[in-house]
Amino acid sequence: MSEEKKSLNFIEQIIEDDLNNGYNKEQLKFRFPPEPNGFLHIGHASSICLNFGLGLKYNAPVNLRFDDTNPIKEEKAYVNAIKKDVEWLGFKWAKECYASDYFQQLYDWAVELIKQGSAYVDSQSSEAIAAQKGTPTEPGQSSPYRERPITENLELFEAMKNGETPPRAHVLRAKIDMSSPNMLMRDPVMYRCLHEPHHRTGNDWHIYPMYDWAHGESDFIEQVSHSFCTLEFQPHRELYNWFVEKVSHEGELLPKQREFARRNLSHTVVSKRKLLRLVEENIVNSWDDPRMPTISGLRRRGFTAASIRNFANDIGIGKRENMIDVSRLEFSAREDLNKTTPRVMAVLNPLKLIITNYPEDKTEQLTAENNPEDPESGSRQIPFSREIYIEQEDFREEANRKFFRLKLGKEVRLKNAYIIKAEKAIKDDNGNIIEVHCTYDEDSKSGSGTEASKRKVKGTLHWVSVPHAIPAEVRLYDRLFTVEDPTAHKEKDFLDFVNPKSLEVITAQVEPSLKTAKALEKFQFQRIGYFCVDQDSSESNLVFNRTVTLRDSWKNK
RNA sequence: UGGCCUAUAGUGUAACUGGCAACACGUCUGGUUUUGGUCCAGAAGAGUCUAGGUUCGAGCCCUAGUAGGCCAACCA
Repeated sequence: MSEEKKSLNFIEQIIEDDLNNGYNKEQLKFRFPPEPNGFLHIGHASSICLNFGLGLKYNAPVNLRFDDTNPIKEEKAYVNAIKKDVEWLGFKWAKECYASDYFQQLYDWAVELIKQGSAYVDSQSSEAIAAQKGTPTEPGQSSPYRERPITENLELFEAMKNGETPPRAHVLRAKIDMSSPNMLMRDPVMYRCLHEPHHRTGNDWHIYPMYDWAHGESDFIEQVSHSFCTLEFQPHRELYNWFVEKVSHEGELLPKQREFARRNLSHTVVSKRKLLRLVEENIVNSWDDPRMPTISGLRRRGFTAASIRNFANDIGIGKRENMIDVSRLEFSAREDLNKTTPRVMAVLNPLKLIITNYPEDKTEQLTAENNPEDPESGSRQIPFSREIYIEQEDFREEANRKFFRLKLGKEVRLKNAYIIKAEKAIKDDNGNIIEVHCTYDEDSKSGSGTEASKRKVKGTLHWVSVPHAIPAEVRLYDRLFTVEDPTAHKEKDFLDFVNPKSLEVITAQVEPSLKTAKALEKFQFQRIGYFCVDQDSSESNLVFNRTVTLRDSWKNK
């Protein structure tokens, strides 16, 4: 009954404080503002869950706004991929917006700033402007064009807009303070001239606004109340406020920018630039390669939207540097998959086992539970016969008593089937075990209720009947990098740390019920891990991706 | 010769206006189990970067250090 009183993170605290200090709940509005220059990754998932989560919590609208002010790097294809990812994560945006929707308004406001004497056209090179900018510890110097007459600025700016000036010949700069301790306040560039077509406005514009000029104004136009971004934008806040104040009037709601720490995930990189390199240099096959920490890669790998949302919510939000271990993400995957995934049997590294006292031409249908975590999931029939595959690592000629599997002279249960005893190991000329002969206890059939069926044995193995088994390609994925933070070494390139074994492809033998499994369907291969049918899969060539292994408290001992 | 931000178990977050540091993951025990999974029970693990100060009392407030991060794209 009583709502559990969960502690607020600092972002929620800010909102609560604002609500207590004059904001109306109806004024709350948020936005998620990706630049369409790459695919969304797990770091963005945190931001998405933060903003849309806030929208849900306060019943406030959340816009999806594409920050498309740089036509050189942005593409329509990315817009579509981003929309798909946000939807897949389970969120609905109030409005689909684009910074490019506001190009005309931004231009009109820029003209106003020029008229006020708050902006001027600078005709120096990029290098000259940079040189005059000073350093964090030394003040900058004024551009020789800083005092250009307003009428001249107006004329030039219009010429720039009309494409009558060469690309990059001029820029429009805000006139603020060349000696500010904040480098961003030293007359920042508002517009640059680019004769490049834009994915939405085509060739309409020859000047494009810079991030600082476009972002806050877009928030203001949409009447976003809280604009959340990552920590590196903190110094931009002063500029953000300066621009918004310039175009707003007394009594209007001004958006406020607040910053949170980006989430870093261990054993991977969370930067669009670096992910792009992985794709371009063919370290991975695509943006949605299951090894990529992109939303699309995680989806293909078999992560559920719920597991990603839970992960984002559980790790929370903060302001300090952080490195979250991938094992935390893997936990979220197992937690969700355990409850929702049907169990099946698949043998990754097959070893043939022959039950010598089982009739040669006999096949039985045995009953197997689909998911012990979900009573509603029912059961299915699986074929059993004289020859079955078991996992190579499940048999040893000799082993200590900690080995709860099959060894010569000892018994073990075949899941959903019979208790067997290993009698003999058949080897090839090199001494490799190629076949195991064993006998079964006919009275021990699972679920038969006999005394023999209730006997306790050391272990239970999964298996697949040889004549009924279906071969399947299984892609075993591992972490993409061998170290926690591949970017931590200044002397080395992060690609030096790529894990050469991040992908291993094998042919497994799986139970026949999997024959019709469709792309994105998820299963637990019992005793092994969670697997997801890849988009490359077909009935004649099944392909599974390993999402994550089962937790294994034995392996490390 | 600067400005801004941050500092709590191995990791990530908590601790409402100051009241003997909590939760999750991980680790370790034990139990249940036809998955060495799940589930259940329990344990270890920080005295909150350091030094001062205010206070009856400070992780929370103040001061000074220290450490880390960010800031000099016509990128976002």
